[in-house]
Amino acid sequence: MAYRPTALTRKNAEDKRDGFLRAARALVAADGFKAATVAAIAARCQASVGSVYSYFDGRDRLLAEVFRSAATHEIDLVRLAVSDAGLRASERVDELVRIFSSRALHGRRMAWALLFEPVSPVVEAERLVYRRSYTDIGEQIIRDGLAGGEFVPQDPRLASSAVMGAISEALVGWIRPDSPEPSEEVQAAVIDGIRSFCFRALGVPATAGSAC
Amino acid sequence: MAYRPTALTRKNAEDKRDGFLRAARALVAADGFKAATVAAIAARCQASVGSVYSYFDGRDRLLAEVFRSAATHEIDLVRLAVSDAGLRASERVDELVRIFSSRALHGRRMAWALLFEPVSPVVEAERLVYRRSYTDIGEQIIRDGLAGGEFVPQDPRLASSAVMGAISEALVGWIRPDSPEPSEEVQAAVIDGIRSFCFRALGVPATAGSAC
DNA sequence: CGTTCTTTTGAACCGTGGTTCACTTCTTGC
DNA sequence: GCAAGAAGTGAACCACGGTTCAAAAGAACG
Repeated sequence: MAYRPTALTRKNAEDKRDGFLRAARALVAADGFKAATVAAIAARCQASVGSVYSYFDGRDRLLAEVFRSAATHEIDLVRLAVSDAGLRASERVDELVRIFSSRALHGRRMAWALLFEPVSPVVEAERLVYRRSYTDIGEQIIRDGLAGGEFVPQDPRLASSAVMGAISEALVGWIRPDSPEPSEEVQAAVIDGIRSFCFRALGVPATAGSAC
Repeated sequence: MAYRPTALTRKNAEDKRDGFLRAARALVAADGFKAATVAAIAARCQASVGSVYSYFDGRDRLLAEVFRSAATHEIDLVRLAVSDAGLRASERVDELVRIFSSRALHGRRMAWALLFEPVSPVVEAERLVYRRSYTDIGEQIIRDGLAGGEFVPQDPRLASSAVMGAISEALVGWIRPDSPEPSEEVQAAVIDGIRSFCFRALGVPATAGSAC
């Protein structure tokens, strides 16, 4: 008996693992998942390719973890903004649209990676739960709004999907990797347009009195 | 001088080229682009792998051509339905939603391939123009509807993107490769839900008198 | 220090599917 | 038939990045 893993050792291991995750995340944020090659991740940590494999089961798993942590962070922000009690359903939709859109427009590369970039099936599975989370959040808000008579009667699941699709598609032109960065004014206009679109779709009466 | 390409020869060559395209298209329709390997295409024509390369510059180009022809066909159907004079803008939106959705739901694999399946950048470029075509069609309808006072004032470009996004996202759950085929009733309900959603978003007054 | 176990290293390996090309097999016109 | 060139063949080739693993370096403890 001679060697024994110690507290420091374990701490170092955790730090190293975390370092790989951070490195991968940074690479994804800068140039998407395809830029996060095992070699690039290792290099960024001044480590060898092989060492990555003593902390992760493989590249896919590592990237799935990166995806999950980044996606969870985004979801949490939206959930927080949306769960504010004392907010009407339409205001919660407003929060959802605003937070989601402005974060996407400010972290364009990461947003594109999370929403659209083709990756391995393992990561794709994570994306499925990520998208579902948003749809679930939207669905709940719509149910609440329906119950409170704020929205026009409709299938909340379908409506939520459609809302998320509308948001994504309205944004995709602005966050596509080769597209130029939109100015703050344009961003504000886009977000406002999306919000109005969604409000109308859900049947929220126009703020300044409807054309009634 | 001895050999000379003749009319028959040229006809045969055209037929052969066409055969490769049809084979590839059938493979895509059955199992997506990833199933359309050069080997599979050649096999389906009882030809050799190499012969494919005497008719096409490479697999990407071949698939791009398949994409373009399939996509053009879809677009043409929509454009036809939508260009009917004497139709109100809202009716044209209705046609757009119906044709697009029902074709997607009936040719699910192909729809998924055209709309979502990750393929090479060359094909992705085709997809960009395909999506843009739909957005252009929608934008024109919305402009007309705006001019005729049928829709609530809004940015037609953004609205069209959002509409297409709403349709796609509402459908994607039903056309995903591993999802079960929805019954005709479900399909009808989905299409109807999408239509209502888009109508509300555009500001079309409800058919049976608004809540005014 | 020496022993023992852990961690790191990075060049070699591998799987996949598109692509090539020397060779064979037609096709045409004399 | 036969020469000349087109078309077809498919095994070998290649590119690419993830993955492995035997050897080297490092860490803990007596």
